[in-house]
Amino acid sequence: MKDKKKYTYEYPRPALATDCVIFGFDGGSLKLLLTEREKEPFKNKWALPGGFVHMDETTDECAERILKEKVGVKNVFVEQLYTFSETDRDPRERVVSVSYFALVNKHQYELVAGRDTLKAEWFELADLPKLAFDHSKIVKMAILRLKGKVSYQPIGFELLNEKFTLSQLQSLYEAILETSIDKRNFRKKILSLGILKVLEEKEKNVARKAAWYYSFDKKAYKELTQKGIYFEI
Amino acid sequence: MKDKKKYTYEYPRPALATDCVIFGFDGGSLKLLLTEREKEPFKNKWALPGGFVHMDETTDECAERILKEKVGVKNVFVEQLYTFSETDRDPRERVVSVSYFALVNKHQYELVAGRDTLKAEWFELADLPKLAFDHSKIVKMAILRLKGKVSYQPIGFELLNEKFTLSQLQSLYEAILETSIDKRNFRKKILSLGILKVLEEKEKNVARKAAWYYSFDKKAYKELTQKGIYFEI
DNA sequence: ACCATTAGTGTATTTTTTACACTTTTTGTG
DNA sequence: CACAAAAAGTGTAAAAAATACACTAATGGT
Repeated sequence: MKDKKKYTYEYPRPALATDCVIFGFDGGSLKLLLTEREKEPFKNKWALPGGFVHMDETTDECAERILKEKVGVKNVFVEQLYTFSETDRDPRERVVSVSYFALVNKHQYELVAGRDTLKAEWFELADLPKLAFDHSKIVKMAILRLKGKVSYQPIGFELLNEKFTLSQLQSLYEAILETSIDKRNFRKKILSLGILKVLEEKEKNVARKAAWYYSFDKKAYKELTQKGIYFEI
Repeated sequence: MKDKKKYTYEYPRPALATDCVIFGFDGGSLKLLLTEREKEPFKNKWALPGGFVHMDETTDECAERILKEKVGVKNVFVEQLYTFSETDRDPRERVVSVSYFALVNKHQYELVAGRDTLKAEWFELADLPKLAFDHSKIVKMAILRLKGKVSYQPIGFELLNEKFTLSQLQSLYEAILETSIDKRNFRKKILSLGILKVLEEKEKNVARKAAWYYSFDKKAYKELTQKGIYFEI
């Protein structure tokens, strides 16, 4: 035991970790991806996927690594959320957590996940279990951030497939903002931004009028924001 | 030297520090409070006031301590900005910095500062010296945050005296947003929010029509936001 | 054939934002 | 003491944006 401890410093240091709040959308409601803890403390409790920051990686890189290694997702939208530093947030010793929030397309995720990842499960945002550590607090902040951000940055698209219908997009906004939006006004607004392109493809095998698919036009969005024009829904 | 190093861990840990971006306003333009470094690295260069996080304090508390000890300001608006974790951001060893931004009433500050604080100076935002470490990057982000935040949260008031005229408030907004605002429209808008109260006091000894003093009505603001109504300028 | 279901569309009203100019008050100066 | 200088304070009309609202079109299932 003593032998293991080999990194020595002049002053005490907190451990530094990263925790990830991972949002997904299944067409109806927002979900959160949680992992079951394998060890004490909080063994068998649900928690945000997280881990300690390595000496050769930034916290951003650490978050990406956790997303990939622990839950099998990569190339997704990740953004730093907040740093939590309450001295007693981990019962073992002091751990400061730089938290991140990620937006994942649930369908893509289901293809990648599985292998040597942790036991992970999607939970309804409205029906979360009690979480380990201060993770409920972190989730709360992430939800606020997502709500705030979604109306002035096109991050919502990260939660959908590359092609999507306007109704799907509207459902997503309604789920995030917890409100209902008038269909005509929504379409008017979102199309007027000029950041969507209609594809030459409709839904198939639906027992109703098929909807056109759209995709997010990243180039148009970049031009828009570079000109200093704010996106707002 | 060896004797000094007495804190030992199983895995290596970055040092954890806090840096503060402190904004002030003098009626005309926005300023930033910088301290001169007393030691290497970057000895005698200008830098953000900062320091290492103690084991018994949160990063918030650390930021407050730095504001108080190093530059002599207290009871000011402080908010976490972002955590910077590039592995090479400090040439000595790995230091992760949780940065904060603070808004200070320059007049109040001038009363408190001085004693056993560091050499500190206000700099024009438009005319900053080259800064130590990655502090320029931190400042850039703080400016963006301030600009973004000022139009939907009444943080601007923190930079003014408790009583202020509408013209002073407008100048502040113009300085932060780097734009000019129509006087009548500004007054209409800001008064319609119902978060200002007119005092029964005017300016004195000014060679023009004296302006009424106003103060920020925290109670009204709280009620407003608790009802879920967004403040926006 | 028809039923159920959701896609897709336009207009009128209200609210918000913008643009714009003159009078009032006070001090300092000649 | 008249007048100049300086910024305070004030209203309205026009334009733009947000909102409220209801029917027809297309498709697969029964």
